[in-house]
Amino acid sequence: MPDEHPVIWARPERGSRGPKPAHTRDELAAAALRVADSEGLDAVTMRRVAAELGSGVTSLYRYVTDKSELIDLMSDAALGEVDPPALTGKWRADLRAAAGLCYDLLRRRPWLAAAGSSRPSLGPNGLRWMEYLLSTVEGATADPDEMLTLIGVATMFAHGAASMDLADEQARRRSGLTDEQWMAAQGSYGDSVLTAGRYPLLAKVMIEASIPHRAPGDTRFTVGIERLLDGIEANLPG
Amino acid sequence: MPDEHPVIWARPERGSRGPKPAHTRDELAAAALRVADSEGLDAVTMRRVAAELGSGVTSLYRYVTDKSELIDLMSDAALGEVDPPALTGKWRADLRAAAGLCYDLLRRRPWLAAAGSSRPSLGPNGLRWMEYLLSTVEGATADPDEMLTLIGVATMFAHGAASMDLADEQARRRSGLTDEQWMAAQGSYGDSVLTAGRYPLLAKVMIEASIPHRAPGDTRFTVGIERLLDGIEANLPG
DNA sequence: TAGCAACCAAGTACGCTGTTCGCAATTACG
DNA sequence: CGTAATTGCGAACAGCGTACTTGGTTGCTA
Repeated sequence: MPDEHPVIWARPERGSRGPKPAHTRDELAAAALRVADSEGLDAVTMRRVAAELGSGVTSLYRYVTDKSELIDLMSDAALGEVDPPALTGKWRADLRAAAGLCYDLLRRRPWLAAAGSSRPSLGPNGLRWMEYLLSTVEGATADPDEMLTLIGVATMFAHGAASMDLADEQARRRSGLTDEQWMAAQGSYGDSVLTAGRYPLLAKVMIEASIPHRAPGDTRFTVGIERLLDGIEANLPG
Repeated sequence: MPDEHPVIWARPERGSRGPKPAHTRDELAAAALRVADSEGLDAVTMRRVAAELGSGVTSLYRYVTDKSELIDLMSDAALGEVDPPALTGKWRADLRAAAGLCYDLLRRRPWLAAAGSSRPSLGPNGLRWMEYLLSTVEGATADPDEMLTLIGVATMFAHGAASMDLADEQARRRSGLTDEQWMAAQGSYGDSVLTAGRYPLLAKVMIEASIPHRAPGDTRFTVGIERLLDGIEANLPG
């Protein structure tokens, strides 16, 4: 074994000796993406992806050593579909736009959060994305550590907001209609929680809060990112 | 079928009619927690947990309708092990402490992020935690929407910071020693990335940044949370 | 006290998963 | 041309979650 490279991006897509492969890595990624988008991440099995490609199951292992590598391919391909806008030169607007792009991406493909949580995508599109992120904060600071912190804070905020919004959304979708009905469906438990007096604040907030009822989905992100940018700006040297 | 309740917390732990169960929900949770802590979340299988309890595999389904409910039990039990400190009355300090607790919890048990990502824990400990979170921001605002946003922003930040730190950590652990060696191990790929000139900022940052080399693990969180709190404070009405 | 409904533990089995192995076919280099 | 490398793929395997069934135990009720 001629010490293979550990990550897929370090391996050549195909050797120069054998017959030419029936598919490409991009086709694998596209097929897996199609399945994940339409049927969820759980439906992305080797057999399902192979069927989508019209190929044998174990043939996939000619392109990928592992299922996790297939997920890597998917993540990178998903990142490849977003094209960063031109920079305005004002770091605040650019960083906000980048965070918004990240947030939108995670809302559109909920499975991405679960998929990429294990390890970051270091494929070509991931690197391009990293470069773009760094370029947005280039005007804010020249210190590399500072730059990493800034883009780290922004992207982790986008991740958190997206996952929270998603959780809220499907919690509401889980049972059809209004929140009152949802609480009623919980029956004695929901009632006891809200009326037992053990959680007075929670009860008050659950009853009075309007966000889960009326506000558009991205309110939490839109409001929060502005505050975060305020905090960043206030702490910037110079 | 007398319309069973959908969530486990709404079901009584045991009926009053039959023989007394050999175990309790807490024992299930503790066993699963033990497995997850020592062998990772992937090792938490029904068979493994049953073996840990010294019980039959399918007996677990007397306590739990689903494996996901076992995960719910685990998440709630993990939350039960942290005890919130007494409030100081100053919301900024209290919210920072709460976020820190959340961050520490997720660092100590990395699997929690993956486990609880699907749906939030609404068990007794989860509710207690929610109540505590709300109490920290009670002094900052009285508007329920505002309160939810504040604790949401804080916890999502803790989640994001923990998962990013974890990713960094195990990326470094993946290959033994220094970052130079890691890059070298990537071989031609790492070199080409850094020297190709396609990603100049990324190359510069990778070479010059000191955070991944020397800084303690929680720097990103510690620095970031302060900025977030600044942003919150600056935007508070009154 | 007798009977019966409710409840528990456990074994068996099914369908699904990711993955290894072996084999035939195909291509490029010396 | 022959040899070595590479590809597609069917068969097979271990492990997973869990539905079903059987047999034993408990406690209310008549």
